[in-house]
Amino acid sequence: MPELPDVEGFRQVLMACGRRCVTDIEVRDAGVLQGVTEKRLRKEGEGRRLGRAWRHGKWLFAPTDGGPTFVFHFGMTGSLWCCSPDEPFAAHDRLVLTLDDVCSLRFRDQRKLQGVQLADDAAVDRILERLGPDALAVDRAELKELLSGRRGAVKSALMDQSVIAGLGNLLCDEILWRARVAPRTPARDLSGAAYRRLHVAMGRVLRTSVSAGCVPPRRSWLTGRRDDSEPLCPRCGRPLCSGRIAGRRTVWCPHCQP
DNA sequence: AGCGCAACCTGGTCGC
DNA sequence: TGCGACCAGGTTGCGC
Repeated sequence: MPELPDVEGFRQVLMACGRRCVTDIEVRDAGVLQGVTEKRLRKEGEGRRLGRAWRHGKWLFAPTDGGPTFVFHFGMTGSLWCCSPDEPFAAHDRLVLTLDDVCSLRFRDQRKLQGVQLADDAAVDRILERLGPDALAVDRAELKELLSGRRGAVKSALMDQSVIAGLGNLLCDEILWRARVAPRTPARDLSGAAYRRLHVAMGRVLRTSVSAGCVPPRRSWLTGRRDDSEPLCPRCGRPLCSGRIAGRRTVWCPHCQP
């Protein structure tokens, strides 16, 4: 589920907590800890004051003053919540940071496909060096530069976090549909006009989705139709196609995306 | 270089 | 009601 817009929403959750101190860490399921034990997480994390949270692609970083950074990745089912410490736990609340004894920051995740790390600066750098530029920061020339050397399907390239960070399956389908680009087109075969449309679509889809906190399932968007039993294109009304590209379910309109 | 696939996990749905 | 098969918006690592 969580793509760039969702993770940006989780960053806002963190920002709303402010620069509070981590007074307690409760590991309710150690299965979400990555590369850190509960013992070390508590030893190095408790007592730290949170700094300004930042995001790159689908990764969320919560640095602490003079200490390590809490690093969150939400996989397909993760989310971040802030509530009163009195609030009953949800079934999949895996990690709880209590902030100044007044906020309860909860990492919730059904499937535990990714999780939480505690990283020093070098470890943060190692994460970043595997990632391409954040999708929100890519301009038109850079988009073309990143993709145009690729022989593979444009959707595969857009999905590849080491090329551009932040786009997931829904966003890619939505952007390609808006730009009228067929998902299997080899990236290097795209025209300059197609790259222009792709960049415009990426910007618009991202900005709207960030405002909504997710890729909105509007009926006027592809995303709002893809789970229909017999989905129709919101633009031309013809049936949508569904198939597998890069191992992921892909929905497109064969008429609008020739 | 880039694709397909399995693996990591859990839970919902569908057909029998 | 139960059970297996299959599916789901993510990432990694492997083989080809």
